[in-house]
Amino acid sequence: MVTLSNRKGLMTIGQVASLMGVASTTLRYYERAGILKPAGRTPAGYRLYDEISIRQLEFIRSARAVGFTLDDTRALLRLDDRTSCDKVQEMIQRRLGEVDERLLELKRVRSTLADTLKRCRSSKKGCAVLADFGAGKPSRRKV
Amino acid sequence: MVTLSNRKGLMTIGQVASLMGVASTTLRYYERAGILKPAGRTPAGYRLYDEISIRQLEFIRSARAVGFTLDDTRALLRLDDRTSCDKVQEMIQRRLGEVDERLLELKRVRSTLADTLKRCRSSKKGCAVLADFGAGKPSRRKV
DNA sequence: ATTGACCTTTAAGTTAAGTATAAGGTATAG
DNA sequence: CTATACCTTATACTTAACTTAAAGGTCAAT
Repeated sequence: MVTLSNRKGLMTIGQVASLMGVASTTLRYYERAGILKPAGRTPAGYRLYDEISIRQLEFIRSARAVGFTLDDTRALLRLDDRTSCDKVQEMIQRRLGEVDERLLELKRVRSTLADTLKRCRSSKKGCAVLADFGAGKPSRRKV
Repeated sequence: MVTLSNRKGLMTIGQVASLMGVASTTLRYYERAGILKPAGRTPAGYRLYDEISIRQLEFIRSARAVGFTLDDTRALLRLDDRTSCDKVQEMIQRRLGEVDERLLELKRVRSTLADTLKRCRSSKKGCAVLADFGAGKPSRRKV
């Protein structure tokens, strides 16, 4: 059974949706939001997606998962030919800065959790550990 | 001028707000949402926050910044004495898993960006680089 | 004792990011 | 040729996380 699209690696919205674990409606929403447009359409108007769409979708989902808004994500993606090379580099630099900041925050959260876990494990008398959960930088005096 | 609170390291909502760069209304909202309650109140009902509140607020903001919902964040914080030690450890483990996954996604986003930047820099003839933005794992065939 | 900056509560409004619903067209299997 | 599983659009609804607005109480200084 040869469906609409699977000649030439093109996929319908439903195929992309189930492959990538997002709702078809979300993909339509992404198109409306100007963030991911299909590679083309069938004569009947069915959306068709290709490999590039898939990679972009992966990027979008990752960016979303780590806390970027769709607006941010659009900006991350829309570094297109209209943008001058200098401008592009500048934008990417700025975004890299943001990402690195986010990495730091995430590591901070991680170490707080790991720390709590360690204290929890080492405490003999129950988990009296957690009253002051969030302590991770103990040398903090005089706000 | 000795304000309401700064005896004993307690701070009013506005002081916390300006110190931490969040709106006072957000702090009230956090209390309503059961995610951060003040250390106490003045006789007149003013909220008072202490060092622990501050550390928790830092944690909350970090968690939010990296994409955890307030619900997630509440769960991350509310590992309290009612929770058995085993249960606590299990929860933290699960959360650590989530955090690590998020770290991976973030690194993926980062490397896509860095990659794009590098290609952009090395391309002599303008930025023709970006048509297939999102390519970062070039050895991907046959979805 | 009044001013002005702060605090209180309750309730309503906003924005982002989807989800759902309705009414209908299309492709393929039997 | 019809069932059914998928697709289309347009519009409306939902949820999370704040934000704003309204009406009023409190505190330190003048």
